[in-house]
Amino acid sequence: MALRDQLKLSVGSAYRVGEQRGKTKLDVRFQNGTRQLKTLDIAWVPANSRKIQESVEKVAGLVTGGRNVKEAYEALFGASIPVPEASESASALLVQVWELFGAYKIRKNLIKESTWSKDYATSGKRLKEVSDAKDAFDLLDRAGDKWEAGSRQRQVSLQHISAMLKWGISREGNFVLPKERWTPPIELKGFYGDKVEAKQDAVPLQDEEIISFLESLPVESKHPRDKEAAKRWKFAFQLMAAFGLRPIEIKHLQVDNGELWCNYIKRSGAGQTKRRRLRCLNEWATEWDLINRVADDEALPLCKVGVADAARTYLKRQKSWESLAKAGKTAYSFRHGFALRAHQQYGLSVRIAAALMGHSTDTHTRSYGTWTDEDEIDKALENWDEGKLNQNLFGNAGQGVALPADVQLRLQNNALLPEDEGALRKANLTFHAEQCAQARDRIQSVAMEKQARLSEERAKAAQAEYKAFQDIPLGAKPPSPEAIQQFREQIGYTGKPSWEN
DNA sequence: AGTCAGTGTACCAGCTGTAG
DNA sequence: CTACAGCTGGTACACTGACT
Repeated sequence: MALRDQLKLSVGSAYRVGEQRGKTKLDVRFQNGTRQLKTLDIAWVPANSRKIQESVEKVAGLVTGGRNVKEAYEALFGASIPVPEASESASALLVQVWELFGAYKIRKNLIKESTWSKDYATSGKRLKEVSDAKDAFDLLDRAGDKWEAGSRQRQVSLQHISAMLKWGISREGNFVLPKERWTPPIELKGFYGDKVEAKQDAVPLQDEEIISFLESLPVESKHPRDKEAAKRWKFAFQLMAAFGLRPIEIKHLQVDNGELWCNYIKRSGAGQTKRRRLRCLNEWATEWDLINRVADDEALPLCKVGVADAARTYLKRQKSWESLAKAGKTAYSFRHGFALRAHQQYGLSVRIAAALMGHSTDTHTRSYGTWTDEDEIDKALENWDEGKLNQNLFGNAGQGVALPADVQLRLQNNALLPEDEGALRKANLTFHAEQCAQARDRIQSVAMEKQARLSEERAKAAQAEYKAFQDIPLGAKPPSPEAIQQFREQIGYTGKPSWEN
């Protein structure tokens, strides 16, 4: 049953569901061998599978947070615990505490006032709508309903509200909230839900697209106003494309002894980025004379709000941008194009590319991982398809112990998993078992190969990183294959770029 | 003189990406 | 996990040169 598979993924195999007198029974197995069961007030029918899944996930969140199964269920769905009669309306109290909480955070310099009035406002608004909740779990449960499961906003708002509750029951908050009723769960995971669809990948601009777009800008317009705007924006986009800048960064450039530096510091919750030296990988910096133009303070767009904001408006109004916009490109795509160039044309390691772009390797892999790992994925898929192909050719007749239903289903759908090997052997389906074993070995070896490569890369890149920064060739022409090879040896990069595979 | 289209600017609300 | 900047999609208004 798809529901069970789903639950296995989201909460683990310790949580099992089944039927009990027409209702859903939840059976939780703990590490010490004990079990706890609870019959949920949900009919055991396929139509309820979503509801069952959500309920189990929420219960699991609370159990992880230290409650037993029964308590967790009742806290969430309020069977036997009577709703406490608040002496003063919870609604007014929570809203008051929310304001106090905000004032405290601002006073203690924990957040900027702008963050309170912008980001927290969304959460505060939602809090007011559901502030008649009977306790912390109910409050968070209902507050989250407004947004899609797994969405970023749902996470953020629940975090805000939970933080407010935590503050309210603490000394800092003068214990304004009664602990028994308003203690938030230790883990919010169960309230977030699972994301339905993955986010879109970053869409890079190809080199040719950048060049033809820049050429299309009306720098010779008859209208002096349009001409001036086009000249300024062209310069801005050239900078973003050549050096992989964030739009906002064009406002923080400085030339030091002929080197271009970006002084922009991106602040965030737990840290900030560093000032970095900018490098152009291809001939654009010299062809467009960018460093001298920055040194001469050539005019950039004014952008009184944000550069990306202004750029978006400008781009939207360019005819030649239309088709690019349709392909999902944004002002950031100039920067993404830089990343693409670094990997596909120059075969730079993730570490070096990330350093050039001024973010962590983690962030880099998250945004651009699909371009760097494509070859591994392809390899794995190829092997897997080969296994399925054999099954198609040889059918699935066999005798022996009956197959578990799920394995049988997968066999019929030609979607066997490596772990089905044992069951298939018992059923005398040796051919298919063999296929599973082979597929597993291949997947493992691909993974091991990748692991080994990554750690080797990391060690070498760490040693070479400093040197690499000094030595990146800034030739006026695209580098020859020999030059690329030489450069890669120089920085100790041994991995093959994806196009050579 | 009046109208139109293109541009810059500002603002809003809600959502998303990124840092470590 | 949390703070902050950016993105999306929208509205509004002033200004300017071109056109009628």
